[in-house]
Amino acid sequence: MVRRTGAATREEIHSAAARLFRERGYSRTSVRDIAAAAEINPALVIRHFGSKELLFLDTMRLTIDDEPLLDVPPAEFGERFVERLLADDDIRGVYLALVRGSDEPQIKERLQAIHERTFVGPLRARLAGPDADLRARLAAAVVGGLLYALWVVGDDQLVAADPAELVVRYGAVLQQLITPA
Amino acid sequence: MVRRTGAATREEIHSAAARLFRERGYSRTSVRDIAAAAEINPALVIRHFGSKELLFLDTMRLTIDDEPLLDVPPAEFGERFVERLLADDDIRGVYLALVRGSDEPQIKERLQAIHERTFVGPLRARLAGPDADLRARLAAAVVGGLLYALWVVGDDQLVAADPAELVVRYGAVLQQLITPA
DNA sequence: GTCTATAGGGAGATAGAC
DNA sequence: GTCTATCTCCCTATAGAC
Repeated sequence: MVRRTGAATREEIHSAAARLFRERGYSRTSVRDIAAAAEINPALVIRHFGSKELLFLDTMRLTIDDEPLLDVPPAEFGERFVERLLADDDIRGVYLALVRGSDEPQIKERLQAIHERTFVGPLRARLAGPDADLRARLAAAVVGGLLYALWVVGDDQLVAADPAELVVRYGAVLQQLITPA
Repeated sequence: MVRRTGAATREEIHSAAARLFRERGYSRTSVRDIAAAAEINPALVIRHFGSKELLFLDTMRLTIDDEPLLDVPPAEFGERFVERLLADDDIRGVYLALVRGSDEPQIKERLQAIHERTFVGPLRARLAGPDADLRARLAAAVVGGLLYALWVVGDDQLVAADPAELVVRYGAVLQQLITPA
């Protein structure tokens, strides 16, 4: 194998860690596991990222592409939002890992930040009125509930259901919340 | 102090463990912590319950009182269900601990069982039609979303909101899902 | 930049005296 | 039934050679 540069090693560690944290969660993934998957030495993991927790937080980022949602007609927003959530593989892994690791204060903070930016923010941008903030937060709770049921609980019937049907039904629930009463 | 009998010691261990697991979660609560809180020896924890995981599962039970929901008029069911969830302190602690511990397979199984019995079951009992099961599962996801936003994420604005308003607004969302379209 | 070797701590669980 | 003492394992993180 070609000798790796420091940057390449760092990238391999990051990539292996991102995968393992998503699959097994924070507490069940050890620094040794990451090193083995990246085929490097455990000491390098710490040298490059400082600590296991810093590495974890570094892998738990979501870059949501908001563009497709900007042009959606207001009446279709609920469905399109649910559709996007189910289509994005990264959301599943990141949310699962953050939720399960959230008894660590720093991880809970990150979960709050991502919940706010990824769910509450886009929903509130679609709302008006004096109680827009509260309604956006309730809608974000509904959104989180779908991810919770599918990926945290792992409701087999929902996982096996036709995604298109979930989009239609669950999108309608969301739509009710963002449509002015 | 009066010398405790075996049964009393077992009860003290169980009580201390139930409290600590609800407050700190599974992975951040050690057998030694439980023993210290119960003012007994760490060896007794294992002797009485076999292992930390078995003790955890023994403390993670929910005894939901279904009675008050049986007589609720169908049109009010959504609100009354949400009201009951928010009023029950035990639900918060049990769900938080189970969700956060759910990367352990046995804990995830318990979460599935409680989700099924506590949320899906009562909701499905209120539904009819060919797709009653799917609609009940979507409604259960919505229910779980409220707990998720309040207790897992800890959305400060929702936690600080007037519970009565949450009952009205979120209950309406739930009601839409259990009312035949 | 990468490695070997190990420090240093904490965990769950057990053996056996009383 | 309860205790003291300890075993064994695995963890994160570090020191220092190359």
